[in-house]
Amino acid sequence: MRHSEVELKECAECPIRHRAVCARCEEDELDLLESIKYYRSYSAGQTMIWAGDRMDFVASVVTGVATLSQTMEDGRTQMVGLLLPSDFIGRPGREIAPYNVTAVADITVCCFRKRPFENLLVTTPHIGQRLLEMALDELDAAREWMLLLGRKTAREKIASLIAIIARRDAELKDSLPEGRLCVDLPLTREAMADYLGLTLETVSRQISSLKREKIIVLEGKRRVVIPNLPLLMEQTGDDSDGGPLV
Amino acid sequence: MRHSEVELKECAECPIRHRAVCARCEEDELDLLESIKYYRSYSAGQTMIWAGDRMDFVASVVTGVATLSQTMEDGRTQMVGLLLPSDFIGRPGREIAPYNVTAVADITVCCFRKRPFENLLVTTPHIGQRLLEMALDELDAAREWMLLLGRKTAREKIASLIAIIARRDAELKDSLPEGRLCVDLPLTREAMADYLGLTLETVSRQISSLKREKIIVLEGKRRVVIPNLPLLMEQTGDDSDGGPLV
DNA sequence: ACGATGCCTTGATTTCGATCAACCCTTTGG
DNA sequence: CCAAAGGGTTGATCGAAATCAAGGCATCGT
Repeated sequence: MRHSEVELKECAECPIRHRAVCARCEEDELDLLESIKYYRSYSAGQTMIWAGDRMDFVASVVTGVATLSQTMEDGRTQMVGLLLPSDFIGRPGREIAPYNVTAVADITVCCFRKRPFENLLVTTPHIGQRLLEMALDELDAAREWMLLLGRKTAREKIASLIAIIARRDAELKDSLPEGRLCVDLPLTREAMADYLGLTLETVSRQISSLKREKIIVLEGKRRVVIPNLPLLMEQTGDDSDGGPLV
Repeated sequence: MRHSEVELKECAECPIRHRAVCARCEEDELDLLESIKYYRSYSAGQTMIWAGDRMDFVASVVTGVATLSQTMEDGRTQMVGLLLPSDFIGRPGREIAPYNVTAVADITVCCFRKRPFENLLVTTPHIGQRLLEMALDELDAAREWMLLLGRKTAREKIASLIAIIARRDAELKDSLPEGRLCVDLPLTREAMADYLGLTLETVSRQISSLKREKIIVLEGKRRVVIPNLPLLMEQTGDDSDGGPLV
């Protein structure tokens, strides 16, 4: 499991310093976190945590992508979250992991053992406050996803997924979504299907259909060019005016 | 809008004292909340808050039931939450309500104006801690629901809904689910459909089918008797062993 | 160099739940 | 007393997505 070990040491230079659970920390609070943190890396495809496992750490994604998923005993699976840089893994006060966490791209996470972290949570209000904010944002995202899963058509689901990744991509780069933009889908067709509550065949067909209608252009299998964002947005079924405020 | 105004005054006697956002508060913290709280009531069917409205208060459900829902412009709607006694409405740090909140039974809520509450959140860590806990629980519930919406069949959805209401009902009364138990569905067939991502006809058919197979017994339209809980659980598609740990 | 594997696409067919439609029962109100 | 409205059930038909099936195109390891 050798990796191109990126040398990460100083929180001050951390790429997620201002978005992760530590975002609101002052210098002295950050020192406390710095003293107990440690890094881990996983390669694409590896399962980081199995549902039912005992969890003795929590973590922030520093680089890479992971998914949160549930599986029924007959194999049906549903992704319930997409973890990107700055997202938080684990839950203070919970022993057992409720979901599988799988790296879909090589990933590096910044870990804290659970006990010390829980102690900090009590003594360092800025961490708890930020965690609350992040949990509420995730709750909003989960609820937006419930509408998608419960009521959208296959075509709307695909358009929504591309639009959401495009939007989130854009805000990571702090660039406003312009006329023409380009998105890397970090997921296989099967992973998309598991995220959208579809089969991989339906995902493939709908992507082909959007391509045929020139709403998206494929560069290879994973890269999507969106020549006309508003046109794509029309296919999502969402309110045209600004869309959901998440 | 006259109501059988239940006289609620003292937090100490409040039915949700130990489950709501105030659960962890000490006496002195409770006094602060008590001094700024006020009650509101709504009758069944009333919309309490419209998506897009400015929200200048947050609240806890004291008695009754409400739903959280999203609607697409063509009328498709998806419920994204069911609010029962002790559940929290609103989000500190958010101006605009993202969902409709509708009373499905007569409801009384304990309100706090947003600003004073946000101040307490900073000065009174026990409130923030409890709110974090509740947000994480809701996140778990939302994710369990995502699996249901994305991957379960109509029959499994209905069985899951009944099982979840039964379980939650039982834990409100602190009685372990025994052999034979009885559940009041607080929802119309249409509301169930909006919760489960189905049509009301499908809901009706699946309930009839479970009835025909003696897995449930109806007393009137809204009351369900479950003669054999494990048998019902088998129909939910969930892991038999204990089920989801929420 | 080659077969194996993983990922993707496309076609044919089936199926589950949506849709369209009729009707029942209860409550409500003039 | 009756009409209207709201909620529920059931039947017939339709259609979107699932399922079953075949094949394409890279990459990989030997």
